Amino acid sequence: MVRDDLADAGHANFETKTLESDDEMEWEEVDVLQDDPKDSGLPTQNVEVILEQSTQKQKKRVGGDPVQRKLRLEAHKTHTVALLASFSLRNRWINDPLLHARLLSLTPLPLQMSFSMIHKKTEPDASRRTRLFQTACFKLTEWWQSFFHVIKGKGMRSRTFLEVETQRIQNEKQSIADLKGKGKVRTANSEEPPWSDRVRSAKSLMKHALLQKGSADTSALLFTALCRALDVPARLVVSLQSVPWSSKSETLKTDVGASPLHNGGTQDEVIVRKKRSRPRDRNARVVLPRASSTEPPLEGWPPVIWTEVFSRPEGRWIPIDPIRYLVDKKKLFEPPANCRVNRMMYVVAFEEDGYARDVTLRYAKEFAAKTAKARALTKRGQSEWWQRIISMLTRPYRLHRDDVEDGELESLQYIEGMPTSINGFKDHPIYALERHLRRDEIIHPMKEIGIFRGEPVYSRSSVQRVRTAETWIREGKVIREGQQPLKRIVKRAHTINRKRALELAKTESPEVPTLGVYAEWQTELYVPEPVVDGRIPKNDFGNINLFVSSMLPAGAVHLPFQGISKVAKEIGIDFAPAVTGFEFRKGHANPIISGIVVAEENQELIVSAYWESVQANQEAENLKRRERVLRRWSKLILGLQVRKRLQEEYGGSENKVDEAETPQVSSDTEAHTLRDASLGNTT
DNA sequence: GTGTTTGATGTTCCTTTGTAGTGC
DNA sequence: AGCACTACTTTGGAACATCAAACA
Repeated sequence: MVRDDLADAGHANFETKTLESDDEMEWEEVDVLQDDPKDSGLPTQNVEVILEQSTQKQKKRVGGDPVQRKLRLEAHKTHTVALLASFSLRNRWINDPLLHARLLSLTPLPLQMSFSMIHKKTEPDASRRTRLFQTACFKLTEWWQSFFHVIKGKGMRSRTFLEVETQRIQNEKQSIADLKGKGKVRTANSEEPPWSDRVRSAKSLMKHALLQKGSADTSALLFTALCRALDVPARLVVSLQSVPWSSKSETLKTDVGASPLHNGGTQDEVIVRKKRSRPRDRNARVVLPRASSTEPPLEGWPPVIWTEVFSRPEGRWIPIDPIRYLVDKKKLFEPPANCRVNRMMYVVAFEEDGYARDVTLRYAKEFAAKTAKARALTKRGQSEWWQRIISMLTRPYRLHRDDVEDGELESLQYIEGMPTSINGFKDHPIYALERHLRRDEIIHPMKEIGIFRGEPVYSRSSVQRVRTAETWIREGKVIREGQQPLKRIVKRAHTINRKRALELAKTESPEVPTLGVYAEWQTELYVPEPVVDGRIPKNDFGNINLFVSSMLPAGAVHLPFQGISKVAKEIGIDFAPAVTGFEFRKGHANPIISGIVVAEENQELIVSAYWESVQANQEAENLKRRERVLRRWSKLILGLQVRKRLQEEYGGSENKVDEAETPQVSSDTEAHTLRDASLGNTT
């Protein structure tokens, strides 16, 4: 699955590249044509191209560009997966025994002792053990602060899509320049980025441990390794700094075609020329607010990587940030919402055994209202994509502590409280507002659980999907007797016939026809009429509806074999073609018929007859093929005989030409014939 | 500055049982 | 004759999502 995703992502990347280059080429073409239309002598076709381009340009100027949006989303996903892989690897590195040994050798013995001391045998009181453990954590953290020198201004940080793009194009240019200039030497480009330590293996980590300095990220990696070395279960917790996909979070602005003076006027902004070679981007400018992009993560701010240690006496995970001297302060790990260098979207905890868990809920204060919305969304606000990704790293079996943690995280959702904005209620897992209800949703029961700006707030669990009776039967359900529709919706027509009927109705009465819709609890399972005397109940079309398996009548069986209806007809037993769905083509709904439904007692009879007919068909087919093959063979042999005779009678001394001459039967046909013959022989 | 509304545009979902003509 | 296959009459249209700009 991972490979799939990566492949997808790679594909997307490739696509965009080709798209881009296509764009470029087309643009160049336009320019040439505009400059000198008569030159090439190509008439109307090119004019069309120009028109196409101009409309595209207009589309791009107004609103979001769908290609761009898809690209962003793909980039976000790919980046997230790549980050996960990267940290999965780092999580393995920090298990290195040699690294553990090195770290232990550098750790003062009393500190080591303070952890190993805590044991049920030596200290039977759980609350005392808890306190001892906390104290040990504090001590270790304190020591780490003096031991490890954190180099300021280094470390992973979030960058927006545009920043990355700009960087990428710059790099490309640089590498091209390098190639042109010095040939193979590419020192400038292959240098590590200024914001990160170069950590390539457990060995580099060891080096940093010995030097006792490095970025905040390296510090976190080493601290986690140390905890593991001390036999304290420790997780490497990472807040993945994926490229944001939403252009809303892109605090940068691109003004295509805006006047430079207009943008340049404000003093607080640094104007960066977008590095693009395309002519249309000549006026494109990127406006970067000064405070953000150039500055590294600020001192005293939440880290991107930190450690969670497992407190055995309490049975829970405790976050530790040694740089800020924080133990068990989970509320202080979320960066402010407007922070551009550190965005909390996915917080993943990697455990010693290599598995990982999503622990975002523990740290994000407004998870449902805000954090979850920054993630890659798929359908109906559900980020199932992420579920799929994280499930690949999830431990296949569950530990007791997993259950405990899930309970904790779930309860956190409820503690989160109401969103602070109207938008926060949209797709919120716990709360709902009436204004955000979809066409096919209702609130039942209408129990207010709060008020937000004068609007009643309801529980998400009381939001129910409603459907028409017609739609419910597709699920094999019917409306219970005496149930009244909860809501009425405007009728819509989707096939030509229905549309005509609707038009007709409109001319007769001016009022809009509506349909009643019902909730699931108003329905019951549809029980079809049973089979009586081998007779299958049929609908007006002579079929039987079998949208779900529960719609099969008692005493009947479904035989989903192609062409079986013919056999049933020949035998003369009662049957009904099974309609399992509909297919929409050319404004018509066509039933999808898969096999037939017959009475149970006829099953054996018809199935054996069916197999017989299938076999008979196969035999007939084989016979036909055999005949065909034999015909071809006789034709070939006859041809050869004729040829031989002709050569004997008239060929004379020209016999030598034979070899050069191609035979009358082409080699292609021959091959076919031979293959057919062999097939014919085997059957 | 934040959050909301509004308008424009793109995307997705919902839909839910033909017929005449041709060729084998 | 009877069956299978195909083209044509077209299939949107509203809800929803997203974005930028205006506004409170």
